[in-house]
Amino acid sequence: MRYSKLFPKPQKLGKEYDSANATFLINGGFIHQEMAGVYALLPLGLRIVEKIKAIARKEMVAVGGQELIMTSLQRKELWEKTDRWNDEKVDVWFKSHLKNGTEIGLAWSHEEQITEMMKNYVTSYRDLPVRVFQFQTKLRNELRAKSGILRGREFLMKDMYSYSTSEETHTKFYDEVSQAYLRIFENVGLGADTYLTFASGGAFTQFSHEFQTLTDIGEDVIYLHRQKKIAINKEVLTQEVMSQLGVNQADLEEVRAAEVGNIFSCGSTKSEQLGLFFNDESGQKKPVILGSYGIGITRVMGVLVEKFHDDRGIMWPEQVAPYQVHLVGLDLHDDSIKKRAESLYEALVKREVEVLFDDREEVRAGEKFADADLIGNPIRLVISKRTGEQVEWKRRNEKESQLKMVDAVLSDLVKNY
RNA sequence: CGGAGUGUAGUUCAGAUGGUAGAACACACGGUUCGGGACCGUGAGGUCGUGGGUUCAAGUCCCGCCACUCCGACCA
Repeated sequence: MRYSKLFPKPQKLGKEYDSANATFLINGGFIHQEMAGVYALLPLGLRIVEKIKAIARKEMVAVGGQELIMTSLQRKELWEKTDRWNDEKVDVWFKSHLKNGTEIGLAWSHEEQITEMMKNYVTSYRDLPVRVFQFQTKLRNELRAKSGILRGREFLMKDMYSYSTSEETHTKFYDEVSQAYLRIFENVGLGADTYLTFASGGAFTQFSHEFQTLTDIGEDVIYLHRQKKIAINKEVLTQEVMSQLGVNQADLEEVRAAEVGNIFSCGSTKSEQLGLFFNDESGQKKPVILGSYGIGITRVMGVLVEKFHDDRGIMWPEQVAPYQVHLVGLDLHDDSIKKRAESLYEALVKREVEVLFDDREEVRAGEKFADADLIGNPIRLVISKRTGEQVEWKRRNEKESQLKMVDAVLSDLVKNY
């Protein structure tokens, strides 16, 4: 991608918002605020979201998930069956109505909808298990949006639902997803600070499990056991729970964290409410066992910025960075330097290295470096009159740069990715 | 949902007591610069959130509405 064509260009780091993620993502041109708590994904932001999605998708497919997309318009009757149409029970509803007056809801979750749909396709134990997932926009009428894209009214979520014939197959799958989730957070770069956290489980199981990433901007307070690599949400912390999990209060550390994912077992309650049953081998009618698994994709992007930035901008982990390489061409009014920069750019493109090439002739070095730091691609290459036949190589998270030959740059980049 | 605040140029903001609409940054053009967001000159850019009211006269005063920001509560 040529910087001269990039839409939109980052802005000079000016306005500060209520959080680092909002400040850098908005000034950097990754997202655009449409209204309070509602953000459009601009080209740079979309690239990151797509990378996070790809990482999540790979793991979901690996555990047997099949991708689909449900709708945002939902029937009222669906939610009345589980008593969640009521604004007293669910306070985040956006509701509207059709021309003929029929009331509809805008999807804040898809659990009811997918489960209801399953009635059309699941009648026998032979049809199970089924695991489906989607990346879908959730619409939630939050009383107050805050913390940039960490708590919005419209956001992208990866949600998966599992339908099993027995508690055993469900539990086995649940554990597989739990492991898959840890890999996902590892692979997006949050592994070191993301903890499997015991949280309230609702009616069916004692616990649900959250994936909490340590950050001061997080809304949750959790108690961390670093050695065991687990945590307990404050909402369920009791003496009984601690002894059950084999931990002492003395080993727990109180920290703030942001919930990036959660998984929970719903048992058969919802299936019974909605009427999702199957016939087992003996012809006996049984309710399907349901599990629900979510990851806040756009929230993950926000948490990444919270974790990985300095005062100049973002420092994306390689796996999710918009481009692997930020190539800065200086002194481009000199034809021979311009030729070298162009040929390196073409060589990188040819080798399918993701590269953003700052090809602007009229912009000075300082501004180009500032833009590179704000956007936060992991490797910065510079070609200028100072670099001679070589190329300056610097990582975003390091101070020192080094000069390398073009061939070495190319082979290092192709090797890495 | 309680409390507080703010809406004026693309952006951030200034415009006491009513009297012809301002700056900085950004932008366009010309010039000097050229490795960490340079500088000089010129220029373009506005239904002052919106509807009503008071007044000879409203960005400014009064009332309604809308939006945004922050604090709190909420976040199964």
